[in-house]
Amino acid sequence: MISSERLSAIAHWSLELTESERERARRGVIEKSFGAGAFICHQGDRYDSWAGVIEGLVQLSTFSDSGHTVTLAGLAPGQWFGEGSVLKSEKRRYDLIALRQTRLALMDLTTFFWLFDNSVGFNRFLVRQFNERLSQFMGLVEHDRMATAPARVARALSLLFNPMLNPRHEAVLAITQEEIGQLSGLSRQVTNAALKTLETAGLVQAERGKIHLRNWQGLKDFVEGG
DNA sequence: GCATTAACAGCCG
DNA sequence: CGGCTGTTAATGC
Repeated sequence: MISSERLSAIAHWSLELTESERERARRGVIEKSFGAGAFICHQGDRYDSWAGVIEGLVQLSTFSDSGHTVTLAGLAPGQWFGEGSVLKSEKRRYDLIALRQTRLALMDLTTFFWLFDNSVGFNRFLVRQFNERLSQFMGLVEHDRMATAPARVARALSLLFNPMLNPRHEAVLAITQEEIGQLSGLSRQVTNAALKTLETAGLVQAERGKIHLRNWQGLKDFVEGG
């Protein structure tokens, strides 16, 4: 279990809960760390908790029929995930990998389902989350095939910065070009060149190990525009 | 062509 | 020093 203050700091959705709901939630959450490169869970595992990223970076990926990995999303601090598999109580459909030293908050299923059954605020959050995910994945299929390198980098970054999923969003994200490449499915060299393009367009600003967001809407538009 | 790996120098914490 | 970045050269689909 964690403190009420801690919950507020790492789970923006908790602010929508009533006092008693928040109390219930904090008692069902623990924290756990993962080393760089560690599998948080493999495709096919049964999952026993809902999770949020406290610090670090998580890659959500799967294997294409041709055998190489396809990254579906990157998860930055403040983002919560796994509600789909939890609600359907099915096996995980994706691999979750810690791209670097990562700390997660884990909520047990009893607590999750109690909130699901009792909290209006929690359900509002879940609906928004599903809505957002839906639009993300709808655009993904054709995008991965045809998109240019800068567009793919723009997509990875826009998801990480996504203020709907991550209202704690800060204008700066701690991520290396190597990691952006892993999330975009590109080499570091190409990622570097793509970032230059996005910088020139005034959408982001690269710094050593950091990306500053300058124009989030512009970043999203860049994804669509190819 | 465009992306990938390999290699290397420069930089910064 | 070690990790990140910017660039170039050689190679592959």
